[in-house]
Parts: sequence; C-alpha cells; structure tokens
Amino acid sequence: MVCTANDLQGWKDFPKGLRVLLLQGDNNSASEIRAKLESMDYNVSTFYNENEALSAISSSSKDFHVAVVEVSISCPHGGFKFLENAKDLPTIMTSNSRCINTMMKCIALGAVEFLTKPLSEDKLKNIWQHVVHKAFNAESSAMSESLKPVKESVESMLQLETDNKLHESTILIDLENVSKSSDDEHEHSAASDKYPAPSTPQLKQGARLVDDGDCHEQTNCSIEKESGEHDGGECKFVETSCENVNAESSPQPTKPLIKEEDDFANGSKGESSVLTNPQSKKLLGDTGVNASPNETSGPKDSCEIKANRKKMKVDWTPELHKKFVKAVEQLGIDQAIPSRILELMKVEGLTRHNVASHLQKYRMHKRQIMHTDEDKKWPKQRDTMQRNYCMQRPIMAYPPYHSNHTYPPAPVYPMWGQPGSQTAGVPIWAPPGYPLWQQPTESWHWNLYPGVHVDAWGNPMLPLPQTPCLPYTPNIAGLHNAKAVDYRFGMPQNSFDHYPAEEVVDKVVKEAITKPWLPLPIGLKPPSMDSVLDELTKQGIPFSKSKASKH
DNA sequence: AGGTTAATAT
DNA sequence: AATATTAACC
Repeated sequence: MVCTANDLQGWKDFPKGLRVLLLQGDNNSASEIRAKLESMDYNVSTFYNENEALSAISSSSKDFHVAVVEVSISCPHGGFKFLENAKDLPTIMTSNSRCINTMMKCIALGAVEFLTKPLSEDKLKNIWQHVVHKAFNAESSAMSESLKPVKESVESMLQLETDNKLHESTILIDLENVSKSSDDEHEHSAASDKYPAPSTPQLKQGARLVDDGDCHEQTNCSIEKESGEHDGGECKFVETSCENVNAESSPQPTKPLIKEEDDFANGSKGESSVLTNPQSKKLLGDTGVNASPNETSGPKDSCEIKANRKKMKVDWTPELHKKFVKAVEQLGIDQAIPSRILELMKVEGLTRHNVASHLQKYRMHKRQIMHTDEDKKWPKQRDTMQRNYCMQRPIMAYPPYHSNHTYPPAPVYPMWGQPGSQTAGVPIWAPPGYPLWQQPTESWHWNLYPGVHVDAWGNPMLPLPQTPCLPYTPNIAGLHNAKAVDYRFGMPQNSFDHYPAEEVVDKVVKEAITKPWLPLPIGLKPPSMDSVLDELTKQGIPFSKSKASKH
C-alpha cells in the first residue's frame, strides 16, 4: 500500500479511504470494528500483534492516518508500546475498561482519545477528525507526510465551501493561524477549544450520546484536565464531549474575531469563534466570519450539526479597530464613508453595516472627547507636540476676534447646514473636523497603546496624502460674505505657520460643510441662527426656519 | 444605493 | 453601562 502525497492530492470524499491501523487483541473485536470502519469507507489494516503493527508503521508509517489501538490489560505492553512509538500517528486507544487511570495513561502518552468499548458507529465514524486536527496542528515540518495531503484536501474543501458559505472558510484561516503558532501552548489550547476533534458524539449532536454515555462525560472531563498538564506538545489532547468550562484559561483574543451565535437551547450555547488573521492571505484574505466546526464532508450522518449561523457579531478588537482607523485616515475625513473604509480594511466578512456602525461610534467618541476635558487641556498641549502631527485643532486658541458672542465651552454641532446645497455661500463656521479624527483619545478604551495614542489612532506621523498636514487655518476662502465669521480676519496672519494651499482650504471647507457633526475648533463658535439666516437671505437662498431649527 | 442616525438588543 | 446590530430615515 503505497501512499504518496500525490495520491491523496485530490482527496475528494474525505475521509473516505482514510487509512486506519487497527490493533486489537482478539479476532472478534477486530473484525467487528473493522466491519464498521469499512462500512464507513475507511481503509482498515488489522493487526493483532503490537510488534507487527509497530513494524508496519515504521516501515511505512506514512501509510496510515490514524490508529485505533486496544489497551489490553492482560498484555504486557497492552498497546502502550505502540502508542509510545507512534507519536506521529493520531492514535485512539480503546478498551473495555473504564479505569480512569488507564485512560489517563493513554492520554498522557499521547493518545488523541480514549474510547470505551463497545465502539459504536458514532464513535468510529468521527475518528477522521483526529487526522484533520493533527494535520492542522502539527508543525508542518513535523507533520507526517500522510497528513499533508489531508490538510491540503481539507483546505481545498473548505475553500470550495467559501462560495456559498463564507463562514466555512474561516475555519481554514483560523487553522492556518493556529498551526503557525503551534508552539505556543496557549494558542494551542485555544485552538483546541475552538476546534476540537472529537470522535465521540458531541453534545450538540443530540441525545444520541446518552446511550453510550456511561460515565462518559465525567471521565472525559477528568481526562481533559489531566492531559492538559501532561502532554507538553506534540500530541495535543482533543477535547471530547464535555464542551465545558474550565478547560479554558483561554488566552486573550488578539485577533479580530467575529462571533457566531447560534441559538441552541438555552444553556448550551454553541458558540464558536474564529480568529481572523489580518495577515492571512489565504483564500479570502482575512475573514472575520466564523463557522461552527462541522466538517461538511465528513461522514454525513454524523455531522449534521446544523450550521445555524446567525448574527455575526463583530468584535472590534484593537487590531480590527486599528485597521479601521488606518482606513479612515487613508481616506481622509471626507472620504471616510463605510463602503470605502470597508474596502480599505479588506476584512472579509465585515459588512458595510458593521463599519457604519463602528464609524458612528467612532465619531461619537470623538465628539465626546472633544466636549469634555480636551477643550481644557488642549491649549497647553498644542504647542508641545501637535503641530507636526496634523494638528487636530485650529492653531488659533483664542483668537482676538471681536464678536459679541461668547465662546461656548462645548460647541454644538448644528446640522442645519444642508450639505451640498451651496458651497461657497454657506457660512463656514464649522471648521474641519478631520484633524480631530486623529486626536489622541485616552477615553477610547480600544486604544491598546495608552502611551502612544497617536500611533494607535492612525499614525499621524505618516503624511496623509489626501489630507495634507497643515495647521488648520480658519481663514477660509468662501467665507468672505459670512458675517458670522468675520472675526476670522481679525486673526493676525502670522499666527499661522503656514498658509494653506487653496486645495487644502477647499478641502477644509468641504469637510466643514459636509461633516457638521465634527467639533468646532477652539476659538470658533457657531454663528447665531439669525446671522446665518440673514446671510442666506442676502444670498437669495431660500430656507425654512422650521427646518433650520429642527436640529 | 448608501450614509447617517435612532432604536433596540446583548 | 458599553457596544454591536437593526431599523428607519434621508
């Protein structure tokens, strides 16, 4: 039986044809198991002698994908010898015994699972999962040759799914991710949490598991803990039925993740989450969607876990947020609309709505920050650092303008200006808000780097191609007729380091008009309603007072 | 069609 | 209470 990677390259009906090494003590048991396995299209090689089995794998270890080995108490070695010498082969230990010590020993020695006899079809049909698990969790260097094609096969399988089911492919991405960092124990356990490769019937699969349950749950749980301590690396334990609990000291999610929340009966929340790896160029690029770990082409009847993907909850992790911010900056304030942001972020699975929502929150935060302490703090900071960083605020702190109006400490953001209705004519009392965009925001808790806000918020150090970093200049073209902003001209010209180019000014104006929600710079205040209306009247622009005062 | 805002849900 | 989603509006 020669098995090369190429042979398995186009493994279409995985796990059909999976080669199983069956090591049993007695003929009856062996033939029974074999029959069952073969009925599932597994390719079974039976051994009754441990040494023979061992020599089989040593001579052509690549030929087997998984082993089912009996733990015989009577035997001197009892299968442990095989287990210990078949580290690269996912090995499932079986026994009539339910002795927990035996089970623990098996697991500790690297067994991927312990199955108590009799081996029901339910138990057997899922053994392929261990193969996949191994294929994805082993270091590629350490991965036995027979597993590589499995991995590839599964990969392509998942990719195909992508078309109709986005979420499916996320598994792949995650798995990729996991395999990369397989050294890390935490990562490992995390991966196991998310993608267990249990052979035993799962809770989710229904009541069936009850029948052969015995002390199943309990023992499995015990083993989980135990094995966690024992096996240091290679043969990770695969969690089984107990979908619980303490198994995870789950590490902090560092990758953006989107949770799928399915609606299992209350109590057992079948929730799985997938890490999105922004760097992953695989397939979708980066996906945030996730899936339930039901391998679609596994033995069919056993994998009928309904893929009830529902609402994908986007978790705006710092990474994801960073991407978001980056995109926003890249676009510039006036271009920062959900669809474009989405494009730039290149996070598949993320929807425009998600982005829009986030944008909403983002703006609100900005505004909020602006309203509170920032106003007071700012005048001090401004000299120290900001200038070079595309000053968020106008340079003029408190321009000596001669207005009767007082400066509201917390400027309001009237929405009455109808964007686009007129450009030059609109009184631009609302300054560009975009610089604020990058304002350090200690209150935004997503900021991972409290010390380096600027970077975290979008790298103000980098020149913004679309939004030149010029100090804000309130002296904006197009304001000339606006009484309300007359004071601008009271500002001494030399108080600005640079005079903005026309385009910049235009941009600024445009921003001010189109983004009225953005805060006014210090020293500026909105014009009174009257002055605005007055101005509009003068210019022959019709307006509705009721509408104007609506907001 | 898509953006923004408000309401609702978790 | 915070934050994500959905609905509604423009």
